[in-house]
Formats: sequence, structure tokens, C-alpha cells
Amino acid sequence: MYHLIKNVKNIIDKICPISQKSFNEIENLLEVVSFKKGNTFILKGKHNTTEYFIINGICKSYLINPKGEEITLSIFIENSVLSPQSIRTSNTISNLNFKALTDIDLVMMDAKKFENLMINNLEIRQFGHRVLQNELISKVEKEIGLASLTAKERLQAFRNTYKHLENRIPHTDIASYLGITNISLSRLRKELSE
Amino acid sequence: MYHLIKNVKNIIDKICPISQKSFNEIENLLEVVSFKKGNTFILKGKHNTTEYFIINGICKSYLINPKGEEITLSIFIENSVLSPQSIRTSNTISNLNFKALTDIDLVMMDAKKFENLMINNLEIRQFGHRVLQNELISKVEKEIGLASLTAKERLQAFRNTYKHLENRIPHTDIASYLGITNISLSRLRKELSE
DNA sequence: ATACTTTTTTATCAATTGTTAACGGAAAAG
DNA sequence: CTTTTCCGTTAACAATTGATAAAAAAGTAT
Repeated sequence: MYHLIKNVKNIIDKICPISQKSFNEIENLLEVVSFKKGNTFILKGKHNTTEYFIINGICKSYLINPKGEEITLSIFIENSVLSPQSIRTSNTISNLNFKALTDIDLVMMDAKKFENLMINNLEIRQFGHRVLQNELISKVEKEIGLASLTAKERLQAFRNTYKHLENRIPHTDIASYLGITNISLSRLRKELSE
Repeated sequence: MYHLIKNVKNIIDKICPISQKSFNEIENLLEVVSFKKGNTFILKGKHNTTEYFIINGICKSYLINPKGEEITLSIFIENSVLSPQSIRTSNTISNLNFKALTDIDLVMMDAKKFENLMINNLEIRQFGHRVLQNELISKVEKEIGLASLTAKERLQAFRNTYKHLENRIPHTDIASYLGITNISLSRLRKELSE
């Protein structure tokens, strides 16, 4: 399992490079955990004080709408960071659900301990801020898409961002991410393939 | 103009109460500025290192879509905080535009100086984190609305959140916030009034 | 391999939303 | 006060998307 932790530095460096010295501080906090496909590993309303890196597989954040359907908010693929704990919780209670869409390997760390590293270490603080920024930027991009593109354009944009994802996870999850029904998604797939 | 600064503590306390001692640290950073209706006071692509409180009036954040139309992302009414600088900029360059929809009074402070206060003062740090959280929560709520509600339901939800706003700002701005055309908005307004 | 479940596609019809254009009224400019 | 411009409404038509149901395809388990 130790080799999974090795990937974390690469993930961090891709977002905002840090020195090996800074990484050593982080490395002490890391633990590996795996979940099977279909497992909801963060539950809305439950206590959560953990940050996550996703090393293998795909997961999503989602909420249940009034009709009881799962609404996909974000999709996370291997070699990235899940939404920061600080913005995904209120008083350590999770505002969102997270579910594994394939078997996944995660690396976890305690959010409070990481925050303390951020306070004392400029590089780590910059990395943390950068993760927050990226989170907001991707939300704004999605928001613009939903507000100003047609469903077909949104699917095309989705394909540019997440290549080959239609072959790896259920279309229902993609459809709700795009704000359409899975039937509409199927229609658009056909249209675009002609 | 000094009375405008007095409102800032109320705004902060509504989000996350802080002691008078902590507020005094913030108070030293504050400056008042006003803009006329229609003025775009933060420009995408331009340098910006400022945090803002809105004391009077209404403003919006927006982007220009490929068709050249303004897409309203968020609406800010008096007695609230604009999106934090850290998430609205990349390397101090703004990712968004902000425009006054009425005459507005803002209170500004330098984002870097405020960040330093956050590092050294727990109350201020908690306030700062709370602002970030709220920003994300409102984005997620909007996202869910766009992804799972009809336009009519979105308008109803909008009216619950922003009472009487349809009488204070142009419908075009509201329509693009809701992800519909202003013609559709007009139709829905009629439907709901019958 | 076979049966069983779930997912994806297809088809039909209905509802929603967009597009274009015209009209009326309110606000701004002269 | 009059003219002009901008904004909101309305109407007719087109395009998109949703709802429901059924068939085909793909996965899972036995």
C-alpha cells in the first residue's frame, strides 16, 4: 500500500509544487483506504474531518433531490484531490455524499492536522488555497455551462474535460451531472456519433 | 462615510460572531467606496487584491459567454460579503466581472492584510472559513437547482431567497441567473401570477 | 453457459423552453 | 414637454427536452 502514498506528492506538485521538506510534514499524516464500487464513503449529515486524495478509480459527490434522485455535483478521477473538508462540511458535519463509481484507492489525512501545517508552512498554505480556487473555478465553469449552453454543447464540453469517462462509469451519473435525463443523454450520444 | 464602516461588524457577526478586539484589527483595514448603477467595478483579467462588503444596493458577478451575453453567476444584496478574493482570482488576476445593478456603497479591505489577520487570529480565521463555506454552499444549491428543477421551480426558489428583487434589478440579470431567457422569465411571471 | 438483473437505446407523445418579431410603457436624453 | 431608447410583455412557431414504455445490450451471479 505504501506505493500509493508515493503518488500523493505528484498530485500535489501538479496543483502547486512543494519542496520535499514540506511534503515530509504531510507524509506523516497519510493513510490508505480502499472502497468497492457503489460504496458511499462520505454520508451527508455524518461527522467527517478528513481530506482525501484519489489514487485509483473514480468517485462522485452527490445529493438527493426532492424526487429522491441522486444529483451528481462533481466527478473525481484518479490523481486528484477531493473537495476540501472545510467547504464540504459545516461544523464537521458533511453537506454532501461521496460514492465510489468504480473500485477506488484513496489516501486520507486528518483535516485539522493539515490545517495546522497550512498555518505554519507557506508552501502548504499556497497548495491549500490553490485547491480551494480550483474547486470554485470548476464550479463556476459548470455553472456557466448549465446557464448558457445547450445539453449537446454541455456533453461536448464534458467529453473534452473527461475523456473516455462514458466507458468507465454509469451514464445515469453523467446525465445528472449534465442536468439532463439519461434518455436525453442517450439521444445526444447517438446524434453526435452520426 | 464612517457610519458605513459600523455596518461591517454586523455583517461579520451575522456570518460568524467575533469579539470587538478582533474587529478592531479588521477595522484598521477598511475603506469606503461607492459606484453608480451600471458600473463594472471588478473586471475579468485585471489585477485585484481587495475584499468587499456591500453596505447599500445590489451587485452581481458575471461572465461573458461565447455569444457575447452576460451570464449572471451570483447576486449580492446589501449587508453581505462579496466572494472572497482568493477564490475569485488566480495570481491576483480576476476570473470574474462584478457590476453594480443599483447605486452601491462598498467597504473594501486589502486581501493580503486580511489573510495575515486570519493566520494569527482564530476568530478571524473561522469567519474567513465560514465565508468560503457559504460561498460553496450557495453554489451547490444553485447547481442542484439548475440540474434538477424546472425553470418555474427555480424562479419560485429564487423568490424565496431574494424577496422583492424582481422590482429592484433588471429582469435580464435575473433570467440569466436562472439559466433562462428573459422572454421565458416573463412567461413564468405571468403563469405564477394567475 | 444460463438465468437474472441492471443499464442503455429506441420510439412516441407531451411539455417546456428558445427564437424572432411586434407592441406598449417607462425611463432617459434632449 | 417631446423624442428616443431601453425594457418587459405578448404571440406564433420551432427546437429541445422530458415522461413513459418497451426492446436490446451489457453485467452479475448461479
